Amino acid sequence: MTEGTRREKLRADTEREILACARRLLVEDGSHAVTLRAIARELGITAPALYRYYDSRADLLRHVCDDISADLAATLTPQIAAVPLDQPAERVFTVCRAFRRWALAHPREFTLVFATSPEETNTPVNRPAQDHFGRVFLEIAGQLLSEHKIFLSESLDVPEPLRAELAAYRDDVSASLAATGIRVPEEKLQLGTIYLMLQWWARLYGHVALEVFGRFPFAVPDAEPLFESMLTELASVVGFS
Amino acid sequence: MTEGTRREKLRADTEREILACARRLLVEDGSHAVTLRAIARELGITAPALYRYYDSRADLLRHVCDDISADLAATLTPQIAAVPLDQPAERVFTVCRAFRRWALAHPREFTLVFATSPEETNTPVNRPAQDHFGRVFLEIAGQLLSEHKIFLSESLDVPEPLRAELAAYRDDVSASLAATGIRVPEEKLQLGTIYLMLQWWARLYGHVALEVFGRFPFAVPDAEPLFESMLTELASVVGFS
DNA sequence: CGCGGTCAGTAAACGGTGTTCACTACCGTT
DNA sequence: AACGGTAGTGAACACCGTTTACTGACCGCG
Repeated sequence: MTEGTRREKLRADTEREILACARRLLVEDGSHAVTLRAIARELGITAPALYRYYDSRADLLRHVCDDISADLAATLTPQIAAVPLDQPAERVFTVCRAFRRWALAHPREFTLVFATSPEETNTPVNRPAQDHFGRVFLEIAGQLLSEHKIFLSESLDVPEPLRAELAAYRDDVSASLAATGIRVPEEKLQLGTIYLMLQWWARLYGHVALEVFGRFPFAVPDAEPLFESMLTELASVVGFS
Repeated sequence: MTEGTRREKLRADTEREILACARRLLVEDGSHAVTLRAIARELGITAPALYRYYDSRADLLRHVCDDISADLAATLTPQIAAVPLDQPAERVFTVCRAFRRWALAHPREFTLVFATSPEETNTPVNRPAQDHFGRVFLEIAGQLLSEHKIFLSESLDVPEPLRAELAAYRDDVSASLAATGIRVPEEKLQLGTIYLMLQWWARLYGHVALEVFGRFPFAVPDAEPLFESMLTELASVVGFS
C-alpha cells in the first residue's frame, strides 16, 4: 500500500506512532496535554524532530482530527452493515445511537472534532465534509437514499425561501457522495431529502453535544430516554413506522 | 451596593478591569490569547498580582463565562420585553432569533460558554443552570408558561419511559425558576411542557452550534432560511400559528 | 566501491506561558 | 504611633511552541 522504499516505511511508522501517542494523551489528559514535547518525550526523540512530520502543533491536531474521524467511521460502518437493508428505519436509528454512544464514550475526541472553533486548530473554513464525520453521515444517508424511496418525495413541504438554498446544496452533496464512490441517481436527491438530512443531523448533533457538555438547562442525569424519544419523533416526521 | 469600605471598592474596580480586559482579549484574539501575563501587562501590574483575585487561569475563565452569560441575558431580556405579552409565539421566536444573532456575532464567547468541555475551564460538573444561559432560557420559558396556556397540556404525547425522568426535572425547574423570583403555578408545569422546553433548547442549540462551528455536513453559506424554517416547524409542533 | 545528496534527528536558544514564594509598602484600624 | 492585613513586586521554576544551525546515517548513482 504505502511506497516500499523502506525509508518511507519507517517514516510512515513513526508518523503512526506520533498520532497514536497524541490520541492517547488527548484521551487520558485532555487536549491541552497534547504537547509536542510530551509526544517527543514518549517517542524518545526531541520536540523539533516532530517538525519533520507536521508544520506545527495546529497541523498535528488537524491530523489527529482526521484520525479520529476515520476511527469513528470505522466504528459506525460495521454497525450499520449489521442491520438488514430492508429495515431502513432501524439502520438510521442504529447510526444515531452509535454516534451518541461513541460521543459519550469519547468525549474529548468528540469535543476536538465536533466542537472546536476552526481557529483553534487553524482549520481553513473551506473544509466542509472533507474527511470529517460529515462524510460518514452523508455516506449513510446516501446509501439509504439510493436503496430505498423511504423519504417523502415532493410531498414534503419545503418552505419556499429554502428551495433555492437547498438546490445549491444538492450539487455539493452529489459531489461529496460521488467522491466516496456512491452514485445516487439524480432524481432521488430531492430537495425534501436534503432538508431532512440537515434537520436530522442538526437534532442529532444538538442532543449529543448538549449531553456531552452537560449544557441542558437543568440537571439531566440520564438523557437516553430523551434521545430515544427524539429518534421516534424524527422517524415519524420522515414517515417511518 | 458593594461594601463601601473603599478598600473593597478599589478591589471591585480592578476586578471589573480584569474581567473587561479578559473579555477584550478573548473577543479580539481568541481564548488562547487570554493570558494572565497579557492581562497584567495591560493593567500595568504583574501576573502574580492576579492571583489576589483568582485562584488560577481556569478560575478566571470561569468568571469570564459568568460575565458573558450575564451579558447575554442582559441583551436578550429587553428584546423579549419589547414584544407584547399577547404574542407568545413572537416572543419565543424573538428569543431564538436573538440567541442565534448573538452567537453569530460573538462566536468566541459562544464557544467558551456553550462548547467548552467542562474540563477545559475545570468547571465542576454539578453546575447546571447556575448563572449560565440556561437560566435565561428557563426564565423566558417560565414567563411564557406562567402567563399563557399555549403549550398543549396532557394531550401532548410524552413517551411513557420519559415520564419518570421528566417528573424528576420538574422540581429542578421549579426550584430554578423560584430562585429567579418567578413563581409558576404547579399545574402549569406539566410533563409535556418540560419535554417541549428540552426539545426546543436542543434544536436551537444544535442549529446555532452547527452554524457557528461550520459543521454542517456540506457547505451552507447562509443558514438563516434553514433556521427560520426550523422555527416555524417548532412552532407548529407546539401548536402556534 | 566510494561519493554526494537527502533527510531524520539533535542541541541550543528565544520568547512566551502558569504558578509559587519570599518580600515590600501601603492603608485602615486600634 | 504601632499593627495587621493585603495589593503588588521580583525572581525563580518548569513547562511550552518554534527556529536555527548542525550531525549523521542511509540510499542511489557513477
